[in-house]
Amino acid sequence: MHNGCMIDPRLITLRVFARCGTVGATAELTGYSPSAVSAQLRELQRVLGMQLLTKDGRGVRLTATGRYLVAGSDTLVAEWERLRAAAMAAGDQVQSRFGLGGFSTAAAQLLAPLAATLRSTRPQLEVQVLEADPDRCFDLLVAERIDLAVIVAMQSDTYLEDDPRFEQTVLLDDPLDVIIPSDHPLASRETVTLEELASEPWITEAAGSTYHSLFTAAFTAVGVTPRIAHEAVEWETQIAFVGAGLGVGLLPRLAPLRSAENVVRLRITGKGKPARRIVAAVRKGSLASPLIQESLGILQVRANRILAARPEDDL
Amino acid sequence: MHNGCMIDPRLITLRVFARCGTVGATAELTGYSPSAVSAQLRELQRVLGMQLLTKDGRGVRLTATGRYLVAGSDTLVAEWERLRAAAMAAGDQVQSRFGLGGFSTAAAQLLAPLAATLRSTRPQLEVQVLEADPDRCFDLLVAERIDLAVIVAMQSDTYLEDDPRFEQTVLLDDPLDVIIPSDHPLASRETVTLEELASEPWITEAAGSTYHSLFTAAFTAVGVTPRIAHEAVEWETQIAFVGAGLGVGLLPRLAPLRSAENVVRLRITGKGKPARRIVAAVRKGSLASPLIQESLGILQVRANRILAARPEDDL
DNA sequence: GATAACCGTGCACAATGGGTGCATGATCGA
DNA sequence: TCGATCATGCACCCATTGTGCACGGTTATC
Repeated sequence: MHNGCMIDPRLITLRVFARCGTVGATAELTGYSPSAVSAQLRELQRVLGMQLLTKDGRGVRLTATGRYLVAGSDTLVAEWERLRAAAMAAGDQVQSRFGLGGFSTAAAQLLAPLAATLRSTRPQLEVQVLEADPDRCFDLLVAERIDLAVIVAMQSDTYLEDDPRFEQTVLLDDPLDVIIPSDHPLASRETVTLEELASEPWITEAAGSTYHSLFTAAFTAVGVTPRIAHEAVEWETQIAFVGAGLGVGLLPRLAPLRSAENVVRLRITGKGKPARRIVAAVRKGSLASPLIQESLGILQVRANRILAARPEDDL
Repeated sequence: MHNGCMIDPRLITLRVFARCGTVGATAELTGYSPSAVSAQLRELQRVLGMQLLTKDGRGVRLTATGRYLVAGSDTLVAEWERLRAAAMAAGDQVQSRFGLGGFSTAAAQLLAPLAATLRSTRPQLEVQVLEADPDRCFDLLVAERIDLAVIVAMQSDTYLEDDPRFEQTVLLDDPLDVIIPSDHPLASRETVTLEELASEPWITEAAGSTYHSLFTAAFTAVGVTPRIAHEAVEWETQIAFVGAGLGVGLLPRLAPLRSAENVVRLRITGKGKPARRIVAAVRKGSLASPLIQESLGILQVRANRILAARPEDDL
């Protein structure tokens, strides 16, 4: 959250703009109104004596100077985060506000317990959780709306291993299970291999999504080409499709099956064991912050507990 | 001048406080009122969630966390200066305000011409010159009141070769001349050695000052111990003392003799050729700024011209 | 080629933040 | 003990800054 950042908020706004490209989106992300963002950027140019923006069609675009400034500000922001974190650690203190972000499954399984734990151990800490897709999580990190995000690695196209703005920590590899109708011949099995399901009609996400890539990667690993019958966006939809007998699908271990009576979940064995990697992302430099460290520890414990709850599937 | 700095002004205030130690002095340096400084520091602690200050007698003192934060902020400020300078250079632009500081002789001989040149070449640039002793110049640099200072090296006790806050450039070595009464036996000479004046009554600054150190250093170089008859602070006073026949003294080449009729200035030859080193100091990171570069160039030209105007004394 | 949707910006107005000046309390030196 | 010095709290005030709405310009759609 925009909590004690010593960098001029207008520069932060510029950084957000550099990410999303439009004033309107910047306003939505930062919580300002569009006119405020416009005024801020204008004021920033005035006070810096630089031309940072140019009109471009019906929008505005960063100039070369603007891009240079934004790129260079990465180290500045990281340096401040590092300093704050170190000072916090040195003074044995934590900030008063803490913003968390993550996609739905992570929010439910990881962020909610984390928030609850922090709430009890640090009663005077304001914890806010924002559900958002990974891409938006990075936006929110840049906008200083959140301080820690739980995302699926490589889900975001803007995600880079060595992005100068972020640092990541692997929390766990969440294996994908198979969900099949309960009246399916294999429904009574404990585990199944992808080869056994090669001829089934598959339900997956649209091509281009992260899970679709995981999907194809898993099947190419075992050398078969699945037939994609249907597409769904939400897990719930996909589960409903499977329940309706439209086909079979993949469901992350962390995603709950809930009350889907006519759907069973099977572990995958064999070569192709698809999994999604769940990582925690923070602004670069903030990794040393006591609160971040504590949160990562809690998340790690939680992740390990999740993994340990199903020890049999790793064999 | 506090001109488009992207670092929170409250942190700058804290940095100034770290230098001078009292709220009142911080207020004077930053241009705020004491209550404003007090409120800023309190607000800073609140928003950062750190205790930075402790009561200490009738004043306040930095805590360990505070000192840590201030020390770490050096790189942050330097990083911003570097970024601004680079962006300015990349965009071929300069800031709109420019603050200069220096001690009296430098202000007259170097800063005034620099300000005049900048005023003509960049009409829309606000140039402000502040006369201040070197120590205060560093304060003003930290407080972002000025951007460039011309000082005598090692005059300030806070001056460090590798201070993480400043960068320096040698402008010139200003030789010290001898001033003697015009009715002195040596008054008709062009040059003189210190040995020849060893037995004269000397007029100098009080022990502990920079010029006093230069004074003693010069005489220890030639192996004689001068007799200090009188002490003066201002050059004008010292000249008046010499004119009154009270003794002889040292006067920097840059300091004008003006209308002192009964005083003559002689160059010093031989081993002990005392000189004061005049350097330009800027905030670390700002050296790449176009305006700083241009200013340093102008100062260097001016310094070379001063040296060239008296070419005979270097032999 | 007209119309609609979208994007950014300017303007009037309001509210919050932040600074000043003065008074007060506390501590140290004479 | 008295005065000087320092920081701080408080009332007031001003300036910055954000909002809401309207407008102009540009692109897409039919």
